[in-house]
This record gives sequence, structure tokens and C-alpha cells, in this order.
Amino acid sequence: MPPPVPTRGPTGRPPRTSRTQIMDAARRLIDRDGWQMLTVRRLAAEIGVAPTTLYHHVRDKEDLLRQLLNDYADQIPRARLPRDPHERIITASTVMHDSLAARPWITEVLTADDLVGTSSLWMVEAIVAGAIDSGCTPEQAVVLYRSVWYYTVGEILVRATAAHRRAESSRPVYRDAVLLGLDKSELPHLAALADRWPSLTARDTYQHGLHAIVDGLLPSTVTPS
Amino acid sequence: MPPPVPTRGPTGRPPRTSRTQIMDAARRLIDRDGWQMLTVRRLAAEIGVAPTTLYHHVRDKEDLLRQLLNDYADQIPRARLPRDPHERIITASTVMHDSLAARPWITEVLTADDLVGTSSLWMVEAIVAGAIDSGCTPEQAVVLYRSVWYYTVGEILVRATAAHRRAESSRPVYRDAVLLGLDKSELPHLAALADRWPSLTARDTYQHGLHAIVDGLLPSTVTPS
DNA sequence: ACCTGAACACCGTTCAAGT
DNA sequence: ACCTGAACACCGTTCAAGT
Repeated sequence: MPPPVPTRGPTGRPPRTSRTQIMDAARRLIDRDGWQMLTVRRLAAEIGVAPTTLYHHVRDKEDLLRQLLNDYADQIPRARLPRDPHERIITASTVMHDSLAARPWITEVLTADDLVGTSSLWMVEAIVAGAIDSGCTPEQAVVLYRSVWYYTVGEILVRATAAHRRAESSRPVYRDAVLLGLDKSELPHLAALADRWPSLTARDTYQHGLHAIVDGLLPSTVTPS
Repeated sequence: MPPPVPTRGPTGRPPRTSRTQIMDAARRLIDRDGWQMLTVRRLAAEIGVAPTTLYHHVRDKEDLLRQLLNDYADQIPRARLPRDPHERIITASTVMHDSLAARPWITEVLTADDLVGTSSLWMVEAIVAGAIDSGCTPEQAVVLYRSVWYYTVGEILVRATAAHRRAESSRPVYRDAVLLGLDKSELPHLAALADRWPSLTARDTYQHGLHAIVDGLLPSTVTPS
């Protein structure tokens, strides 16, 4: 329940713009025109206010983006998780995936352009050929290639942006701050791992995951008679 | 060997700017200041020429980016591939990965910002907890989580940008054009799959790869006695 | 306290004009 | 044929001034 009367103080002008109003307009704009169209100026126009006004309710554009992502995350319903650990992993991963897939712009906020040319296709050929020679159908071979590609793109991308962000070093990395302030009773494993997290995620585990994907997607190796 | 004399014709001014000169300057600029700093105007300044001049040698900024990526791909040495199919997959994947990792800006061209907040951590907790309950050490659990995260980010990202690019529909999708013009003797499997490629990559195979990663990274399930 | 216009330092791109 | 300046339609952000 918002205060029906502006709080007392040095008696100023009553606010005509609220933070939630801004976030709503931002979502509306993104849904209608795509997230690339979310500019401070357009957002202000959408609300019907001067661009400079927004800087009274939001620190800068990045602050606005972060708020937008957090609001969306808050709204994802906590899934009922199965007891079996393996199933629990699959379920949580799926929710994670589906949440992102429902609003692709959220992941698109992390991306921009894709331009893959002809001269790198020999690698694709090698992977597809290897899969077929291992007994895959062409369909399975393509699935295998795509899984490797997704995993590879994700790995490079996440690590690159993390490094990038660390290098900019303006603010204290944000994620570390988040991790250290965790509720032990709500997220026990993460809280226990919080201090080791930076060093654990610094490791190069690309090969680890790569082998898992390849082993998991090739037809189970039958020992030749 | 470039012609020592400008080719005859309606006798014009001799070129002071070449396409390769532009690409060199672009790489220099990216290496020095990061790819975000690659703007048409800065690039022109780096060369010492008016911004508008560049539009005589390059169609637009996207053309420049694409050229940059293709040039880099051309320069990756064709790896000697092992005979064993499984090993061949690993090798090609690794080259692919290493090539991107060597110049992170190439993948960063596909990305922009990462901002993951506190309220989605319950999913991470569920995955890590499930892994530990399955017999993983904390280290292994984090490896598993990261692999899933990379794979998921990559999948969403690649598909989203692909869809996005398809929606813009200005030019004929580029990749399709590339695929159809393949040399059958050089890339036989890809050439054979070229026409089915769009439909094959349109399929949702997220679960496929996800199960492979999880199965591959959990300790081999010992049937309980 | 809240909102604003003017201003700053940028973008990518077009186009008529110069050599 | 090649290069240019002026111009257009934009960005994000700051800051002194208004109510």
C-alpha cells in the first residue's frame, strides 16, 4: 500500500514518474519492438517524459537492464523438484532453460550478431563425419555437432564476458557480492561453496564437458567382435 | 603482385586506401582497445582518413565485421585429424574452441552484457545439490553445473540470434547461401546434408544434449545393492 | 523533490560536391 | 575513380535552471 500522501520533508513536487512505471514501459517497449529498441530516449518518449527525467529513478542504462532481469527472475515460480537427484538436475536445468527461452531477449541481451562464414566449415565437416563414422545417423550427427557448438559458444561467451567485466573493475563484480550474502538455510550448498566459487569457476573444464557430450551422444561403443 | 600502374579506364584518382589496409587497422584497433571500440569513425581516424571514405571500400559495418571474421577463419590452420572417429570429433571441437578462445572478441562480437542476479540461484542450488547427492564432490558438482550453464546459454543464444536474423529477412540468410554452394569433394557430409540442414537445425534437441552432459558428468550410476 | 532544456561527446550512413 | 564536408537521425549522460 503506497502512502496516499507524499511523505513530509522539504515539501517538493509530487512524483509523476515511478520506478515500476518505468519498468513496465521498458517491458512493453521490448515486447513490441525488441530489446535493441530499448534506448533511454525511446523509453522516455514511451512514458511521455523528458529523457533526463529517467536518471532520477534509475542510475544508468545498465541499472535498468539489471533491474529488468531481476524482476523477471523473481517472477519465475519455484519448481517442485523431484526427490531423485538425477531427475532434480534435469528438472532445474529445464526450468532454467525454459525461463530463458520464454523471453529470448534476456539471453539476447547477452548477444548481438552471428556471422559464421564458409572457411571454418571443415571443423563442422570433421565432427559430422566422425559421428557418422561412429555409427550415428546423419540426424544424430547433426544433434551431436549442435550440442558441441552450443556448449562451446556458451563456454567462450560466458568466460569472455566475465573476464571482460572483471577487467572493467569499476564496481566490485556484483556476483561475488551476491554470493557472499547468501541465506545459508535457503541455499545451503551455494552458501557453503561461496568463497571457493571464484576459484572453482576460474578452472578450465571445457574438456570435461566436451567429453561428456560426445560420449553421451555417440552410439554406445560396442566392442568389435 | 599488385599492378604497378592503376588499370586504365576513365582515368581517376589513384586509391589511397585499400581494403586490406582497412582490415589491418581494424584488427589493430580491436587488439588495442577492444572490439566495442571498433566504430567506423574511430577506424577512419586510425587510418587518417574521413569516415565517409570507408564506405567506398566496405558496404557497411556489418560487412566489415563479417570480412574480419572470415579472414580470421581462413587463417586457422587445417588440423591433422586422427583416424579414430571419436578422437576426430574431440580434435576438431578442440580446434574450434581454441580458435575462438585465442581471440575472445570474436565470440564477444556475439555477446554484450552479463547480469545474473540473486533470485534465480535456487536453480543453481538444485543442480549442485542434486550432483552432490548423486555422489559428486563439490568440485565435480560445480563442473556439472557450469557445463549445463554453458550449454544452455549457447543453445538459447544461437537459436535466438538465428531466429532474429531470419526475422529481419533483409538478405537471404547468408548461411543458407553458403551451405548450398559447398564443394562436394571437400566437405562431402555437409554438402550431402545441405538441403536438410535448415530443417535439422530447426529441431529442438536441447534435452538430447542435456542428458548427455548430465549422464557423462555424474559418477557412473552403481546399481544399489 | 521532481522535472526540464540545452549541451556534450559520441554513433552509422547518405549524398552532393570537389580533385 | 577516389575522397571529402556537411548533414541527418540518432545515442547515453551531465548539469544548471525551473516549479
